[in-house]
Amino acid sequence: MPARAPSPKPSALLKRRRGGRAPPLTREAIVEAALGLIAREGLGGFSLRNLGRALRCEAMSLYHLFPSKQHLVDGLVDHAIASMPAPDAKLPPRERLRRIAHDYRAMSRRYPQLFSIIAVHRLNTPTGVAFIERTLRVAREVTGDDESAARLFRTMGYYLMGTGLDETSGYAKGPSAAEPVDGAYIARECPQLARSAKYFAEGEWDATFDAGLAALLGPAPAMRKKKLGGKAGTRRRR
Amino acid sequence: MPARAPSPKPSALLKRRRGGRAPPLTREAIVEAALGLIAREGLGGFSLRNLGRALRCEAMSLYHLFPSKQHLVDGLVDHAIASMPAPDAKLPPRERLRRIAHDYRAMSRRYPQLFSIIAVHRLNTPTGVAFIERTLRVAREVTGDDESAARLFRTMGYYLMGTGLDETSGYAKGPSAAEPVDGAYIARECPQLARSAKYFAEGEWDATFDAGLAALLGPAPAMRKKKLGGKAGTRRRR
DNA sequence: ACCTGAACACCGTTCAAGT
DNA sequence: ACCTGAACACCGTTCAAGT
Repeated sequence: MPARAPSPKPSALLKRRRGGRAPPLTREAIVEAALGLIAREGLGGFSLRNLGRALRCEAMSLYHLFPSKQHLVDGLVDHAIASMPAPDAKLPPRERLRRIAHDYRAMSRRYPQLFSIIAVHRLNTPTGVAFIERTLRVAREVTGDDESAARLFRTMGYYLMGTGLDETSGYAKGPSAAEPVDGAYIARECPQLARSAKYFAEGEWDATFDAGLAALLGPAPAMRKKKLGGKAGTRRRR
Repeated sequence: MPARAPSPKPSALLKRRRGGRAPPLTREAIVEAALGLIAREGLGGFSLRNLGRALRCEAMSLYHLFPSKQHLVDGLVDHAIASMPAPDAKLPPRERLRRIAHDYRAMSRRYPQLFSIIAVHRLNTPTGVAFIERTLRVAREVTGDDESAARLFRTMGYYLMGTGLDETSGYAKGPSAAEPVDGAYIARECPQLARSAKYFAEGEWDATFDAGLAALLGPAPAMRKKKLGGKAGTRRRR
C-alpha cells in the first residue's frame, strides 16, 4: 500500500465528488476503474471499498449503477469479450478459426488477472452469445456439419481455457505450494522433469500453443518464409 | 443453513473435544472434513470457522496442524492428486497416456467443487512432482524425444485443465451472467448456437472429450465390439 | 502441548438518512 | 435522483491467556 492518502482527513477527499466538478459516476467509468484496479492489485484487491477509493466515492455509491458485485463482474467479462476483433472474412475458414484462437489467447494476456474469472464465466449476455455464434459459424464452415462443428468448438474451447489459465494463473504465476520442493530434489528424483524444464520456459509458450492448436485444428499453412525455426508465435496484436 | 445447532448454548458443544473422548485433531481428519465441507457447500462455504464447526473445535485450533489456510489447501490438492491410480504398465505407452488423461478427468469429477483450485495450483509438493514425472516419462515413451514429450505433456495438460474446469465450474454449472439472455433471443439471433445445443448437453461430454483427446494424442485403438455408436466414454472408476 | 476466545483489519450488502 | 455512513454478518489471522 504505497500511496494511500496521507491526508489527515480522508473524508474531505471523499466529498470531492459531490461538491466539486467531478464527472458523474457512469457504468463505463466504473468498469474502467475496476479493470485498472484488478490489473494493478489482482483479484485480491478487487473490493468495492478499494474501487470506491479509486473513484473517489463511497463503495455503496456503486450500487446505484450495478445492483451487485456480480453485475459488475459481468460488465468486466463483457468488456474483455468485446475487445476481441471480428475475424477477417477474406481468410479461408480454417485460418479464420485459428485467428479466433490466437485472438482469444491475446485477450487472456490483455486481462491476465481477470482471466481466471473470464474462463469459467458463462457467456450468456448479448455480447457473449454473439461471440459464441460467430465462432460456431466459422467452425461449421470448417467441418461442414453441425455435430463436428460443435465438438470442434468445444474441444478448442477447452484448450483455450486451459492455455489461458495456465499462462496467466497456472504453473508460471499461480499459487504455489506453501512449502515447495527445491531444485535439488527435482534433479535427484525427477530426471525427466529436469530434462523438460527448458521446454516449459515462457519463451516456448508460443510454439507449444501452436503445436496443440495444429493438432486440434489441422496444421497451419506452410510458412511463407522458409526456415523460421519453428517459432510460429502469436503475431496479431488486436 | 438447515441444521445448525438449535442448542441454546453452542459453547457447551464446542467444549466436547477437550472434556470428552473425542479423538485428537489430526491433519488427515482436517483434510477429510474440509473435503466434505467443500463437497457439501462449495468453496464459498469453505471457511476456517465453518470447518471448526464441522470438527467441533475452534477455528483457531486448526492453526496448530496447518500454519495457514494456504497450507491446508496444499493438503487438499495433494489428496486429490494422490487419488489417481498409477498407469497400468502392461499397456502400450500411448494407451497409458490416454488412461492418465481419463484418470485426471475422473479426478476432476470426484472433486468438482475443489477442481477450480486444483487446476491452477502448482504441483510442487513431492506428491505433485511425482505425478508430473510419471506422466512425462510416459509421454517420452510415446514421442521418442524430450521436446515433443514436453509439448505433448503441456498441450494435453491445457486440454485437461480446460475440460475439467468447464465440466465442473464452466458453462454447465459455473457463474452465470446476472441477467442472461433468454431462449427466444438465442433462437432468433443465434441459429448456429441453437443447432449446436444438443451436442453441448451433458450426455455428449464423454464423446466430445474423447474426440479432442484423439486429436491431441492420436486415435484410440479400434473398438473391440463393432458399432458401439461412437460413445466411447470414460469407463474406469479409480 | 494443545486449545480458546477476544481482537484486528478486512469483506459484500442493507438501510435509513442526507442533499 | 444520487450519494452517504453506520450497521450486519461474515472473513483470515494474531495474540495473550487458559488448561
